[in-house]
Parts: sequence; C-alpha cells; structure tokens
Amino acid sequence: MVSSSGTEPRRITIHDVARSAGVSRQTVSRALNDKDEIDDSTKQRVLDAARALGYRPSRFARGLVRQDTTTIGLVIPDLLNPFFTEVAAAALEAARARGWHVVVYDTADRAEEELGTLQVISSQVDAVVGYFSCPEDELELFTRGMPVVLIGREHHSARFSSIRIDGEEGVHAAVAHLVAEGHTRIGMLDHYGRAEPSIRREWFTTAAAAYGIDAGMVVGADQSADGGGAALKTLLAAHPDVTAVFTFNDIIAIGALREARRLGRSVPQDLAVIGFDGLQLGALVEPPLSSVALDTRKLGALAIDQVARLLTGVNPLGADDLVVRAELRLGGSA
Amino acid sequence: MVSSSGTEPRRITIHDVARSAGVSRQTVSRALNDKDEIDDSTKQRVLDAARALGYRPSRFARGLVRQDTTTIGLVIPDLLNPFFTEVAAAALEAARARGWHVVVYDTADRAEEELGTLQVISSQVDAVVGYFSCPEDELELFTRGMPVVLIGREHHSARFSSIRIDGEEGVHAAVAHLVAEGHTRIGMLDHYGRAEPSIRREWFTTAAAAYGIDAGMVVGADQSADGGGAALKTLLAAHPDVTAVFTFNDIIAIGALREARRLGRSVPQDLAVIGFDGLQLGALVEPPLSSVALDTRKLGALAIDQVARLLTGVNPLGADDLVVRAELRLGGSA
DNA sequence: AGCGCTCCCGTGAACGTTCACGGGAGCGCT
DNA sequence: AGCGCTCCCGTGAACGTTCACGGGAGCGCT
Repeated sequence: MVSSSGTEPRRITIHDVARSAGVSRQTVSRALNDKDEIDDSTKQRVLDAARALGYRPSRFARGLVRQDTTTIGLVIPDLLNPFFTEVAAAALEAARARGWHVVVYDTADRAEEELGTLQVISSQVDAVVGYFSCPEDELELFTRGMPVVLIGREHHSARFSSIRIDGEEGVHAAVAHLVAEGHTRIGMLDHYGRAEPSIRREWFTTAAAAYGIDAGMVVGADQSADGGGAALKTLLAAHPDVTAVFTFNDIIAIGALREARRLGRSVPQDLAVIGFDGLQLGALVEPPLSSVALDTRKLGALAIDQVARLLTGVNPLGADDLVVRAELRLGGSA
Repeated sequence: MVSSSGTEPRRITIHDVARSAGVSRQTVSRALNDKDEIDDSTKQRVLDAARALGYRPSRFARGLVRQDTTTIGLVIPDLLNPFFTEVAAAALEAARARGWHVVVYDTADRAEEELGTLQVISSQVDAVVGYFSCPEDELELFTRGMPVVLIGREHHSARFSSIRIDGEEGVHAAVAHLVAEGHTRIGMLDHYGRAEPSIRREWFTTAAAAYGIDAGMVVGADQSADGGGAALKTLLAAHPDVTAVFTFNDIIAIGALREARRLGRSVPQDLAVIGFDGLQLGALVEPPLSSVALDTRKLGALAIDQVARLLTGVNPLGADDLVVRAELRLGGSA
C-alpha cells in the first residue's frame, strides 16, 4: 500500500513480474500466453506474481511484434437512428467474420465532431468506414494513407471508395404498385433542410412521370417520426385529395402512419404509405410498413469486403460493383 | 508495378519513406505529425514520398512510445435489440467525453461467441463493459488483470463490478397506477425460457400483493414483438377478464399492443399495457407506450465512470452506488 | 562412459515509432 | 572576427513485448 511518492506511477511491465517471480521475461511471456516449455509450478508462480502486481500486458508492444490484428473505424452520425443501427450491426457482423475489431464512433450528427473523430481515429485504426458530411479535402487530409469507404455518398476524389445506394428501380416499382392500386394523387415527404432536392425525390419524379402522375406535391420533413407526422399534416392540408405518399425514409413514414391514424385516415384504405430503407422497425408498427427496402447486411458486408481489398491492395472493386439496390417490399401500409 | 517475387510483402516503414525522401526518420516523423522544425519544401517532399509509397504509420509503434490512449471493449448480445442499442449509444457518448475509444463486439446472443470475443478482446482493450452470460470463472480466466463492469447481472466474485437495475419502486408505481385506474385483473407477460422467474416478475408479485391483486396470471413470452403478441393471445384466452398487463420489457409490450389491436381490444380503454425499459421506440407506436423507464444514458455513464475509477485505481464505487433506478413513465397505453 | 533426447529456462535482437539531445549552416550585430 | 541566435536536421535510446536460438540438467539406453 505504499505509493511512490510524488512521481507518476511507473507502468508495471513484464520485467517487474519477472523479477518478482524470479524468472526471465520470456518465462513470464510463456506463462501468460499459455505456451509450452514451462513447468507447471513455475507458471503458477508467475501468474500469482502477475496478479499480485496488477500486471496488464501492453497491447501496443504485443501488437508491434506480432502484427496480426486489423482494426477498422466505423463512423456513424447517430447510433440511435435505426437505419444506422442496422448498418452498424451489419458491419460488425462482417468484420467479426474476418476476425477484425471495430471501433465505433458516433459523431452525434455534428460536423465538428467529425474532424475531431477523424484526427483521433487516424492513429488508431487501419481503415475507416462510414458516413461523413465534411468536405472531401478535409476528409483526405485526416485520413492520409488509410483506406476509406464511404456509404451512400457521392465522391469525386479517386482517393475514396463509396457504396452507392440505387433505389431507382425500387422507387419505380413502388409508384407502379400505387398506380396499379388505383392511386392517381401521390405525394412525397422528402428530407427537409437540404439545399437541393434529394436523389430519392428525383427517382420519385422520374417514376411518376412514367405514369403521367403529378410529382409536384412534395413537403419537406424533419428526419424523425414527429417530422414525418407534421409533414403529412401539411401535405394533406394543401392537397386533401392525396391518397398515397412515398417518403424519404422509414422513420418519416412511421411518423406519417401515426399522424394518419390521428387524422382518422385508415391505412391503407384512406391513405397508402410507402417508405424507404426497409427497417426491421417497420414490422413493429401497425399496419406493417411497405418500403423500398435496402439489404443493410449486404451493405455492411460490401463495405467491409472493399476495405479488405484496399488493405491488401488486391483487386479493389470499382464503382460499378459498389452498389446496393433497393427493392420494393410490401407490408400492409400500401 | 513490380511486386517482390514470392516473399511476403514487407511492411513499408518510416525508414523507407526517409530513404525515399533523402532525410532521416525524425524528419519524416516531423512532417507527418505537423511539427515545427522542418522546412516547408522538405515537408512536402516527405509527404509526397509517403503517399507514393503508400506509407501508413504503425499505431502499435506509435502507441508504445506515447502511451496516451485508452480503449475499452463493449460487449453486447445483439445490437439490433433497441435496448442494447440505447445502452451502447450511452456508453459511446460517455466514453467519447473522456476521449476513449470503444471497440464494440456483438456476440449475436450466442454463449460460445462470448468466449471467443473475450479471448480476442483481452489483448486489445484496457477494460471491458457489457453483458455476459458465461460463468464467472470463465469470465475471470479470460479477463485476467482487466477491469470488468457488468450490466444488469448479479456477480459473486469481488473481481467484478456490476451495475444493478432496480425496478422495484417503479414496478410498484406501475401497479399502483393500474389499481388507481380501476384495474383488478392484471396479468404479466414475463421473459420466456429462463428456468427461474425473472426478478421483474418478483417485483410485480410483491407489488400486486401489496394491493391484494392476484399475481398468478403470467405467461412467458419470447423476447420479441411477435413473442409478446403470442403471449398476450395466450393470456387473454386463459383469462378473458384481464384488463391490464405488465410486461418484462418494451419489445414484448409493443407486440402486445399490436396484438391487442388485432383482437379488437382498444388500448388503453379495453386493455392497459405497461412495459419495462422506457425505450425511445415506445414513443413511435400508437398509443405511446407507458413503461417503467430506465435512464439508459445514466446507465452508460455510470458504467464508464466505474471503468475510469478501476483503471486509475482510485475510489471505485461500491455496489450501493452502482444502481440505476427505473421509474414509471406514462405514455398513453395505460 | 558416452550419446541422444526431453524438459525447462534465459539472452540478444527485433518490431516501428517518438523523445531527448546535439550540432551545423547561415545571418545579423558589435 | 567573434558571438549569439534561429532554423533545420540527424543519431542514439527508449517504449514493452515476442521470436529465434542457445544451452544446461537430468534421464535412459547401449
């Protein structure tokens, strides 16, 4: 119980254990790593000494000599957003299959956290996967020399890979389905706050045009259930004859479902709703959500696969192969 | 484009960059870490050489010399289970505030994955937080020398800390509320598959007894929404006069809500439902779920706080301080 | 007695980086 | 001319572990 007076407590190393047990470094190493070539009583003595001293091996020293661990950094804006939860779970699963470690960073949807995270990450992981909203040049600056795989984001620099989400056919199928069900007045709840309209809206517009449907009834929604509810209210107030809505994502759609019930519109009879993402959460609401569904497991697996190729330098996939297609999956809401 | 024939491609080190740029190691280090004492043109030359060679610094070598990073391992059974998502998010937030890194391991609810995870983890992190179902002696064996904080699990060895979840008062308040609303026939959907009844059921039984309520109407439920729905069906078939249910957790409660709607029982008029956990998800369903709510952020913060104390060895909290109390939070389902 | 084998154990070197320190070149000033 | 200062840059040592190798003790066999 005597602490070294004043000075910073020196780290306990394998030498300390060796001295305490009266053996050499190598013998301590043998005991700790369950190797052969050590007497049982010696091993026990070493283990006791290690425990008594509170010895913890340095993962850095160990990692330096046997270079066999890869760690990747997974950066997501908000783990509590179910979409990112699914992506994270998928990435974890794919990484685990390779025996990789995954350090998860939640940037809390704040751009300034991104840079801090990147700075901190760059000296701790072998590669980075995730969502970033910061400019490419900053991203490049902080990830110098590391493989980077972006998800659902366009990139211009050849420095990065990115997984593209292709929902064009899926959205087309969604509109086709609504039309087949007799809907002619179809609105959209888009993602609010972006300067330009979303790509998902473009897909919607294109598909609507193919069926001669007016694609002008669009309201921006905050990316939350409450936001979806509010947006639906606004949309229906402006266009009471709307009988179907397509939404930017499932969270917004779920908010719309809830709001429809409050407005006394039953789903899908009075109002059909189709979301985007295909969250597992969509199965929990009533009626189960119809959605242009993404295979998040494939998304995660693809991202990790590309990281593996970039790390080894063999056959990295090109943009054409880094695509996950979304497909219409009917629940009961449309 | 010439690859070294046959042999394993040697790692590119700071020496290679130094030689290529015609400078010393130290100068390369200065360029890479944005230090002073280097000429701008030299720095650029080094950076170019590093990029051309595809140089990536070794985090192990760097970590070995400047020992300033702590990494903790977070082990959870299933990230897609919303409860664990919230706990994970809370732990990430608390760790981020300290500048720590968090490696997340999803054991996919399989005990055999736990041991593999532990083995792999032990050489990669400074401490472990999470859920484990394996026996304590195995846990001890694989975490030798590392601080371990368990969540929501009893432990007997002084080797571990654990965060206890205390829902006794909260469940009592839930039953009191139901009684005050005029309910006399209250059932419970417990967690299915455990040998012994859950602690949450004990709390329910105790509280019911205090109000002279029969606590015998209990059905086991699989820990999923579907499981909750099926269990409610079974319960109501056996006891049609039940007007209120308390559930093991919110996921089961949400399944019960859905099933109630299918059975034509409106909530809360015909059937009151109170869950446990207080998930954010509960606000997305209709009506919003009443629940004996846990402060998951506090849970995560407390776990990380204890890890910090254990790592430094100063004032680790005792069992009495490692408690998170659950409180009744009314939505609209009861 | 000598040989070979097994069982243990220890010593130097290496992993790849940063720290501490030393020192040369060049310039301005007295 | 000499001094001091700034600007750059390089060399040895250290971080804490594992690998490769050497070697002694003890035993059984011929």
